[in-house]
Amino acid sequence: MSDTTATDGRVIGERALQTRRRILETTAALLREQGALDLKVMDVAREVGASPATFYQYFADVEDAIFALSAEMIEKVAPIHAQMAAEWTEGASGLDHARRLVSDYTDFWDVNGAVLRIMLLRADERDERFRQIRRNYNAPFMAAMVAKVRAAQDSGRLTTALDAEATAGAMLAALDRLPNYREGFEKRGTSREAMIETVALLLYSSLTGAPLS
Amino acid sequence: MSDTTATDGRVIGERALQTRRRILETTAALLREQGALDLKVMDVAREVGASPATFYQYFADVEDAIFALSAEMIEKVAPIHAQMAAEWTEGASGLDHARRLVSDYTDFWDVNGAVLRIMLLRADERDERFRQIRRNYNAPFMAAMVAKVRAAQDSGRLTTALDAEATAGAMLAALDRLPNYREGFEKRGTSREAMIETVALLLYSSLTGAPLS
DNA sequence: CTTCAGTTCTGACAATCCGTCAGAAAGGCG
DNA sequence: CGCCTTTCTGACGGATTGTCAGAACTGAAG
Repeated sequence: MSDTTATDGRVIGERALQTRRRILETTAALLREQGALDLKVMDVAREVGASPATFYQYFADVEDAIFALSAEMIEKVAPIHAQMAAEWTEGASGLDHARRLVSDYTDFWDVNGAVLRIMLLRADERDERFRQIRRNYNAPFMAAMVAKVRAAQDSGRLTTALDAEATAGAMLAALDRLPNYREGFEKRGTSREAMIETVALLLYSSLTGAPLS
Repeated sequence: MSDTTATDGRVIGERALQTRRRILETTAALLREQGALDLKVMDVAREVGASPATFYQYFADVEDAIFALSAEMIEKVAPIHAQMAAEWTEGASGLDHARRLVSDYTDFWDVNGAVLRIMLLRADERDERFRQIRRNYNAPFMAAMVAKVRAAQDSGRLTTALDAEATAGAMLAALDRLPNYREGFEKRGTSREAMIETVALLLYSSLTGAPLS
């Protein structure tokens, strides 16, 4: 069931798997270089050194290849989830854990941003396939943060005027968009470290009720 | 200088202006319906009821039309900027002002999201033209928020461990991404009002140092 | 080494889209 | 109505899309 298949449905062998992977890596590379809006099947095929027909053997179109890359993001981000889950269970030293999360996740965006942007775009554009991926991609982050908020609210440290899901979503939004602004920030004197420290503080404060003063 | 021109550079008259506008509106409508990735010049031309050649008289390609739509976002968002500038000068009743900003800006996203998403995408993908638009679009928000943060820091109500620009950016990120999650939130019981209240609280707290407990 | 069956890849094709002309249509003015 | 300017389009060469039938490759069996 988790076997990789061609567009005609047949399960593919070792050689085909390598071709499929070359196509995916090339798609990701071109996505980084030239963006998604005018990325053609022809571009990928030429770069791979294969016939366009080969591309269509594995993917319906470029978006379908980006979808496959998006699906892989779920596994790729798993270590960050795991780290977070491990650290956030104990109640202590939350700020350091927030710093690590923000730092690791910013690095993750620096590597995988080109794919993540299209995953979010297509999900925002209401494509159900991509929404499913986005949900699975976000769920562990959301669950961990929502739990933190609820715990802080239950113990009276954080106001119940905050909606737990919306609070988690707002922090995830910051994590997902700020890496895209880093270049502009650095041009105006805000270093990567300052950005990470700031987001970590905001995250920590929002999830625990710790004051920002 | 601010006259609208065709692709060959000539200044266009009344009839052509209307054609150009019909093309822009149609592009925006199709963008809402089917997203940006497979929006063809042909689709727009057919829907407008004109020859593709007419489209190319005004725009180099679909992305160029979206660029024009993005540029218009700057004027369209100006009332929100103005409202914010007017309210945020006085120091009082900040939370209500935050609520209004979040509510108005969420409405703005609901109407213009399809264009805003591509504007942000192309800027994130390092396209200088779109970056320029994004900068102008964001600048008033950023300026107002940065000023708030600095003022709160100067009066000792907000920790100087926060970078003012990064703080403003994080809040802007929440404003720009949360409308895209609203549908999912509502399915799980978080209403639009709860979302707005939450973001307003987070915004108010981050900009002023007001505690969340 | 040769044959053979299954797998993978590709050349070639019709259909569509791209982008550009020269010239047709529409509109205004004397 | 003629004339000029602006605007629009049919038609074209070129490129991309998506689909075949069959060619090339692979490994295993004889």
